[in-house]
Amino acid sequence: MAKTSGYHHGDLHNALLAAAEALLEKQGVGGVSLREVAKTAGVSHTAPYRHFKDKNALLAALATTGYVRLAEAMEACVRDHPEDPLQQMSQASHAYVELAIGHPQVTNLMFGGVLQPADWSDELGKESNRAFEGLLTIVRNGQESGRYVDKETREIALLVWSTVHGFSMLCSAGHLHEVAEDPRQITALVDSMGGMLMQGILK
Amino acid sequence: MAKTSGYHHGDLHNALLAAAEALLEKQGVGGVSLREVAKTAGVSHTAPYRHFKDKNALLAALATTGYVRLAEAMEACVRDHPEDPLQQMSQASHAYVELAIGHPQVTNLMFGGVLQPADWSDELGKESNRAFEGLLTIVRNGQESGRYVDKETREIALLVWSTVHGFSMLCSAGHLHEVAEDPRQITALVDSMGGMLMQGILK
DNA sequence: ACCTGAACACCGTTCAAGT
DNA sequence: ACCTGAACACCGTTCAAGT
Repeated sequence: MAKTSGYHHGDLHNALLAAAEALLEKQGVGGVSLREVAKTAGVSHTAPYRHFKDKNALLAALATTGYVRLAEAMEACVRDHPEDPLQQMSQASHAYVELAIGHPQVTNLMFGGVLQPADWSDELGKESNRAFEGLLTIVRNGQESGRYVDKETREIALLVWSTVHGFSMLCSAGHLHEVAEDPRQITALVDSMGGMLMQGILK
Repeated sequence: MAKTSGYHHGDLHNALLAAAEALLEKQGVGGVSLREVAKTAGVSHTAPYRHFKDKNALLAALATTGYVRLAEAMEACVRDHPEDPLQQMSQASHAYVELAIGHPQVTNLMFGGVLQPADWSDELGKESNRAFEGLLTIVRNGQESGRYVDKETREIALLVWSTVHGFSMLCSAGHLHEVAEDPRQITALVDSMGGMLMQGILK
């Protein structure tokens, strides 16, 4: 299963990340302690310091995996519908919400402000930018096909990002537990809201 | 300044909340410890337990003050423009973003998932609902004036909430530090995005 | 290189005791 | 009623020491 090559573990780095993510999703960020993570991985409570500068660095690495997932999901939309920018956009919004619902606590960790900008690693920033660039590309594709309103690409992308992000955060933090519980309802809501966002709210 | 009536403090409850909010906004939620809050308020580290069940209860009370501010801001929009639902909506979006930027760490605490649903007090839920109801009213006013698209009030409100909320969270968590730093830029962005949201993105 | 155990400062929480 | 000090279990981090 694991490599178990070297002195003790072989791939302690990833084992720690996996243990931390499991703890995070089960208990929330408040339930993650470095000592518990180490115990789950089967090493002493100081071993993690060989792989991460401190606790925040581990959490930042966890958030980074979330940004990687998000960036790759955005890029997959372009690949899956190379000729249809509107389908790219639709898939992107569904993928964003799905990731937030599938990994709610990682989403909170990415965007919930527990990690302050000072804690962000270079890699986290890089992957976060890559995710936004993926969305920018999708908007740019729509503009180049002549389908979108004549506004700055960045502004349209920021509007879409804000909307999808806001909905995802409200879901992952539990604020929509009454209005939208099951996945079917959420899919329908995303479609309906996406339609309004594209067509506009005013008559 | 304070009441200093009773045995020691008179209004320790509010003194603790004020100390906690100051610590929170200065250091982020990770920098808030009950012992430090007590020290700042000038009492022993066990005194807070006379006023709050535990640390999460103090944080929940802090988040509740944020929801109160938000709910009152929403309700003020209706009062300030009794005959103009579109102005109500515009003011609401600006107020929401302003609160998030003015109290970024409280916003993170309200929506960032540190407080799990199990930690929510009844009062927090009540004020959170009141804030959303305020937004619902603004949307309903727009619908009754015949200006909005023929969709469920809840869905339009959820779309607007998601958009404004997403933008606010991206701001308060520091993810837009490059794209939008000064207040003037943010005001312009909110107007531009609000315009697109109302008119639609598609040609 | 990689890991450990002891140690330190700090934290949340409880509880018997003081006024 | 309101507050305190001692105590306990837990935590993040450092460091000398082990293989």
